[in-house]
Order: sequence, then C-alpha cells, then structure tokens
Amino acid sequence: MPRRSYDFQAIEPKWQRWWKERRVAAVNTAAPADKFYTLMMFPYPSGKLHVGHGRNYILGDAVYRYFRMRGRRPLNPMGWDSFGLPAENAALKRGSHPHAWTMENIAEMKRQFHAWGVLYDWDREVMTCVPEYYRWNQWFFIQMFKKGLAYRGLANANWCPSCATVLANEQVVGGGCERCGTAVEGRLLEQWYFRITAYAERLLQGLDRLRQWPERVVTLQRNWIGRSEGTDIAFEIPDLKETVTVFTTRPDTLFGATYLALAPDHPLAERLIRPGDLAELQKMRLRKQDDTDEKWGIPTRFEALHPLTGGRIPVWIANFVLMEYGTGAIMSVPAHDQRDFEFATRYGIPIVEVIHRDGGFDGTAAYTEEGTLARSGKFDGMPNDEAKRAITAELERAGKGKGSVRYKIRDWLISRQRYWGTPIPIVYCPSCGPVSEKEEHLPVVLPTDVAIQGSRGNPLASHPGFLNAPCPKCGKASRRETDTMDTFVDSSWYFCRYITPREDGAMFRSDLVNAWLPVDLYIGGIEHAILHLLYARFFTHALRDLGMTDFEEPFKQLFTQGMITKHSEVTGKLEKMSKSKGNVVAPDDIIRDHGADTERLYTLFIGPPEKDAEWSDQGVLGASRFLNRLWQFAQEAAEAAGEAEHGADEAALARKLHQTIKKVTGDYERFHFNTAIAAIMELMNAYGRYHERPARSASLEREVLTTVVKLLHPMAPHVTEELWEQFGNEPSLLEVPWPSYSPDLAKEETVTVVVQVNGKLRDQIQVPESASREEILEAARQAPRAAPFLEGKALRREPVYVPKKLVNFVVG
RNA sequence: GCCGGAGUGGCGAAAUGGGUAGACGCAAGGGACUUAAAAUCCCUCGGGGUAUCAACUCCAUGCCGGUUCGAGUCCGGCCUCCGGCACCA
Repeated sequence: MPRRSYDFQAIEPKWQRWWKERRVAAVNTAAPADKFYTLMMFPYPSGKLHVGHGRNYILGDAVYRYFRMRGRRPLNPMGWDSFGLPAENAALKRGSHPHAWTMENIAEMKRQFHAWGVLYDWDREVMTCVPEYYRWNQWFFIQMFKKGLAYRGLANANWCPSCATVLANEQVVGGGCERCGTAVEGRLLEQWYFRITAYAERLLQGLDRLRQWPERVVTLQRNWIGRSEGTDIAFEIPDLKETVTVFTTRPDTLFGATYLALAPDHPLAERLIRPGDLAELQKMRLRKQDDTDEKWGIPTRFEALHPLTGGRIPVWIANFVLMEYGTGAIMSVPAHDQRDFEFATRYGIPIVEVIHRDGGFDGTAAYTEEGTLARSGKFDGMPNDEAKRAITAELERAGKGKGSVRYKIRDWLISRQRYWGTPIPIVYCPSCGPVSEKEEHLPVVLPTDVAIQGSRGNPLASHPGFLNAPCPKCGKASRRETDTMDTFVDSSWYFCRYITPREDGAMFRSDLVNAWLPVDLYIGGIEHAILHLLYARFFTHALRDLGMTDFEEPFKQLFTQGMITKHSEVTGKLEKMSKSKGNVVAPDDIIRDHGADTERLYTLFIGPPEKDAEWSDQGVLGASRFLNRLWQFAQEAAEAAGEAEHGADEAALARKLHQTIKKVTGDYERFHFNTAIAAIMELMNAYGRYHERPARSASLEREVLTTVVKLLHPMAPHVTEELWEQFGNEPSLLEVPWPSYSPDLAKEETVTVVVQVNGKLRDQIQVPESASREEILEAARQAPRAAPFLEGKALRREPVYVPKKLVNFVVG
C-alpha cells in the first residue's frame, strides 16, 4: 500500500553503497590490539532469507554498531555453511548441480544481507564447500584418526530412510530425523565416529566456566552428557566360565538383585540362550527400543553368582536393556527399580525388599526413595546413602567391583551416505585395511562431474576417477571411502578459519587464532543448543590437544535469540517461519514497502530478543510511523528559527533527554532493544509536545534530534546516517562517540513520593529533590488524600521511609 | 516420568536490588482535517461499583497458602503451556 513517507528507497541503497565502498567493517587480524570478536552463526544457503532469519543478523548488527560507537572495532565476519543435503534434494528436483544451486543461493542471500544494512568484514568470507576449506576437515580427521579419536565402528546406527543416510545421535529428534522428521530406523552398520566420549568429562567440566552462557543451554548440554556415578559389579557365570559386568547407580540395593538382564546385542547373548531361542533373540534385536513397548525377555540356561552372598540368580536377555549405555548388562532389583519390577512381575521372578522405610515398598510398585538396609547381611540398618559407599568398598576389597562413572553421551557418528559433503580421506587397501590419505595429497577433492540420482546410493560410488586410488601405504590398487562427513564437522571450527581465511598451509595461523579467540560474543538460535555448540566445543578441546591452539572453550559469551513465529494456514498453529509451513514473510517485500530500517526497528521492538515472538504486519506499521515522525521532526527543525529563553519546559525536555541516554545505554548493554526503543519513543513524544509551543529553543531541539539519531543508529542505521548528514555532520555515525549523559541534568527537580497507609496507596506528593527525610515525612502526614486514614489512629511503628520514593504509615 | 523455562489488559509487552502494576507499541472506539478515502493529528482504552462528568472506591500479575509495613518480584504446594530428554540402570 502506498504511504507518504521519507524516501527510504533512495536513502537505504545510498548508505549501503557508502559502507561497502569504504569497507567500514574491515579488520586487520594481524594486528590484534584491543581485540574483540563478535560472531553470528553462519547460515546454510537454503535459498532466501526470511524475516525470521533477520532476527539473528539484525540483533547482531545492532550490537556490532553499538560497540563501534563505544570506540571498539570488533571482528565481525560472515560465511556460508554450504555443504548439506538440501542442495542434493534441490538438484534432484530441478536438475541443477548442488554446487551451482548453492552458489546461486549464496549470491542471493548476500544481496539480502546487504539490503538489511548489516555490516560484515566480507574480505573474510568463508565457504565450507570449497576444497580450500574442507581440506582442513580432512586434515583434522587424519590427526584424529592417528590418535585413535576417529575410528571405524560397528553399531546400531540411526538410519533415515528418506534422507538415505545415517544420522548422529544428536540429529535424532523425538525419534525422527532432525531434517525431515521421518521416523529413524536402527541399522547395524560400520561407520566412522569421532570419539567425543573421550572428552565427556572435560566437556562437562568446561560448562562450569561458561558463566556468560544462558543457563538453559548449559543445563541442556549437562543433561546430554549425562554423567552418572555408580559401581561396576562383576557377576560370575560359572557354567559358562564367563563374567558379566554390570553398571549400577544403586550398589546399596545389591542384596535385592534377583536376576541379571543383558541387552539382546550383548556379546554373550548368543552363547547364553537355549539354541531354540535364536529366532526370538533376532526378533528382539530388530525391534527398535521404544518405551511404549512392553518389557519382555528370554530366559537363558545360566545362572550367575551373587558377588557377596554367592547365591545363584537367573540370567535373562531383556528388551529394555541398552547395549549402548553402561556395560549392556544390569543387575535387576525389582523392589527398588520400576522397570525391573515390571519385568519381574511379568515373569514371576522373586522380589526382595532391601531398602526399608515405613510406607516404603508396598508390593504394587518399586520403592526408589531413601531408607535403611534390610536383608543385606552386615549392612542391615545402614542408611542407604552410606551403604552405596560401604558396599562398593566391600566389592573392591573382594576384587568384584569398583566405583565407576558413566556418561549418556555417545560417540559422534560422522559418516553420511551422501554426495554433497567433505570426502572422508580414507582408502581401503586389500592388504593394509583402512589407511588415511597422505597429508600432502590433500585435499581429496569432491568430483563435480557426477549425476545426482536420488536415494539410489551415493554417486561417488559410481565415479571411477574418485573411487579408485592407490593405497597410501603400499601403493596397491584400492578403493576410496565414498561416505562424506556430517556437515556439523564444517561448522565446528569455522570461527577459527575467519582469522586467517586464505591461509593455505594450515587450518589457520595458531598465533593469530590464539590472539583473537575465544569469540567474545556469539549470537545464534537456541535450536543449536546441543548439536553445533557441543561439537564446536569438542573440536576446540581437540584442537588444543593437537597443539594447534591454547584455549579450550570457543565462545565466551553466548546469546541465543528466540524464533520468529507466524500463524500457519497449513497447520493452523503458530509455527517457526518456513516454506513448508507457508508462513514466511519476505524481507524484500517489507523493505520495498517500508524500508530496511523499519524492518530492523520492528524486529528489535517485537519483544525480548531471547524469547520467541509472533510476527505482526500491523506492528511493522508502528515502527514505520515512528521513523516517519522522526524524519518529519528533523525536516521541521531544519526550518525552525528563533531561540526561546530557557525555562521550565526546556529544563524538562533536557532532563528527559539525559534520562533517555542513561536508560538506552543500559538497555543496549543488556540487549534490551525493545525497551530502548520504547524510551526513545517516549523522548520523541515529549519532544512532540514541546514542539507545539509557539516559542521554542531551536538549539535544544537540535540537541535532542542529534542525540536521538545517535541512539537510534545501531537499530536504524540508514535513516540516521542520512539525518546526521543533513544536520551538517560528516558521516559515518559508526565513528561518532556514543552520547554520554549528565547526571545533574538527568536529575529530577521534584520527586514523586508515594504515601501509603498500611501498605495501601493513598496519595502522591511532589517534594523538592533536595527534601530531607523529616520534610518528606511531614509533607506525607499532610497529604490530603492520606490524612483521613491517619486521623485519630496511632502509629504502630516508625513510618517506613524509602528515600525519595515512598512513605508508609502503619497505624493501629 | 525426569530436567529446564514461562503464565501480567483484546494483543506484543514494561516494571533493572521487595516499594505508584500495565511504560512503549498494536488493535479497537470517538473526534479533527478531507467532497470522500488513505495518510496525519487529538482524545478514550484492565474489571466492578458509587457517581456523573478534572471525583471516589474496591478488585486485579495462572490457583492456594506463607514471609513482610509492603509481593508480579521471595518461600512452599498445586494447575496450565512451551522446550529438552526419555526403558541411560
């Protein structure tokens, strides 16, 4: 809809060119004096950016520009997370090559960044899909391989049938594929892993040092790592001449163990079962673990010896025991574990109560709380908490157990049966087995002359030029690994690459990376709380162990902004913006109709940035109105002549101005852009009222407008640069110091003191700012609307007095 | 089930260390301007009651209770919603 407004269509491109031509955000990383590193999570080039993406980048740009006006010069780079499955899917659908599709998207999205007026040091642009970048994924992989931290393992992997690839544990969300939502299946496959579990303890400990991370992200990661302290206990199976070790966090319940249960894929499972049960075992192995499944088991021919009593207990194979956690075997204590209870009840296995308390175990469900030991030999009567230590110590003396720490986190599966990713630099030699490529042969280049054929396998497997390679060790004709790496590998170290983006002899220059890292402020979406942020932390720890860097944690301060949502006609609900939900708002349209500054202002005004917020087309109009009003005031000020004497109205406006500077500055420091904008709006409302007066001070009006232009610049950079120039100043506002306020001028001459009687608001009085406690109390006593409530009543205590704010009379 | 987070007007929200609840904006209603509309500007805007008009008063921050002179804010117990994990022994 056409509206009368300032000419943003001319102003915005003008300033975008101005900033670009002067490379205003360029930083020389070779001279790291007063280093400061701000970073927005780089995007996947999926096509077009929508206003939901905008929140991240607009927020980051406002912070960046604010820092600039505070005299800092942050490093603020941008790049592209440009390997990934959507490129292949698009290739299938439209017949384009993933590379061409990706490059087109990058060009388009770069144009959109530009149109938002966000500033990056584009000289440092990084793309993960080029050999100059991904060769260092390969180099890193080889270092990890040499240290045994990258390994090939056989495990029940998560398979997404729609994406035709395996997924990391972290990429399975609620049993479905993180990307497409398809239900994930279990498949026993040999795949490449990074041994992130070797870093579990350090990744956990490191969380304590991340004081400037949102607590909920830290909690999410802590739970994901899932540290448990307990005891490993060895149960002998004499007839098989084997020992089964179990892990338990409840060694205090050891005397209540009435059976052992092993995972169906436990190494001993096949030898334990009766020969006729093999089909049952196979069936159990195929069934995906699912808590809606009933617990069931296969009894075995064997019994195990209780390590302390020597009593015999049966050994079962049970569907609810996970091979991936602990030792893949458990001791079952039905009286004190609900799962064990359900299983025991079903199969008539004895239930022995060993942790006693009145109202404790009642035979209908497991009792899992505190209590004292019973039926536990010499431990009887001991509080169970103490018994955990005592029984573990006893087992250690007997050589049948030891204290143990286990983690829920699993190794990171990085193989992907896809084309558009980093080739894993491994060659399978018929004599030497899997051999890593020689470092001087890197990069193993991803061939571009392939035909994408959909889920019918990876095109690399039918590309002879890629597939056939000599063994790096013995030279024998061999076959290359055709799987590519999870794209989270790419994003796990890109923040280091920005420091020396064109370095071709190493991942990066260590001295400069040590000088510039960790990132001082990292801004991105909460959806990466586990995946990206955990992997990046892991890489950073590993890089230090490789001697590449001297720091362990990559991101000092993390800010996670909420999603922009909008009602979806497809689902009928509020949803995160996405093409499939049909609720995308295009920045191009907003910028065309209202300007980028309006989109920016509205995006920052929509609510607290860490919370989700619903996009409102009406709200955009409010932001637009405000900027137009500012523009209008500025035009009138330019015409204004005359200088009124400074009186009470002038003092009031000046006071409001200085209070606003104070308020807005505090709000910027805490990223509370919504309240900063509200404060500036209040100031402009006061200005508008002042402006109605017949006699006005042009110099004061000019001062207010000039200051507002500065305060608003980080949020609405184009219109403010234009007005700054109109006022006769040299651009750019980026170089203009942030306004400071005068505490004297900000101080109120009179303050409002609230008068309460028994905590109820009864009146408000105006007193001079300089009034003493006694004067204020006296004035409060006489406050006309409060006095009736005081009449004839005795004070029950000294009046409560909050200096210059409140008086509360407590009467009988 | 476990672990987080959040519940304040019609809506987005504000209240920074317990001290005037609802700033700022959106929507809505009324008015001015206009041939008319758009745009712009002005006024009203949590609920009830007594009033009649510049007033007074009670209630109100998911629910119940507590601490306090005073609670949106602190404590205890519930309810609802959102996110994460989910047979992790």
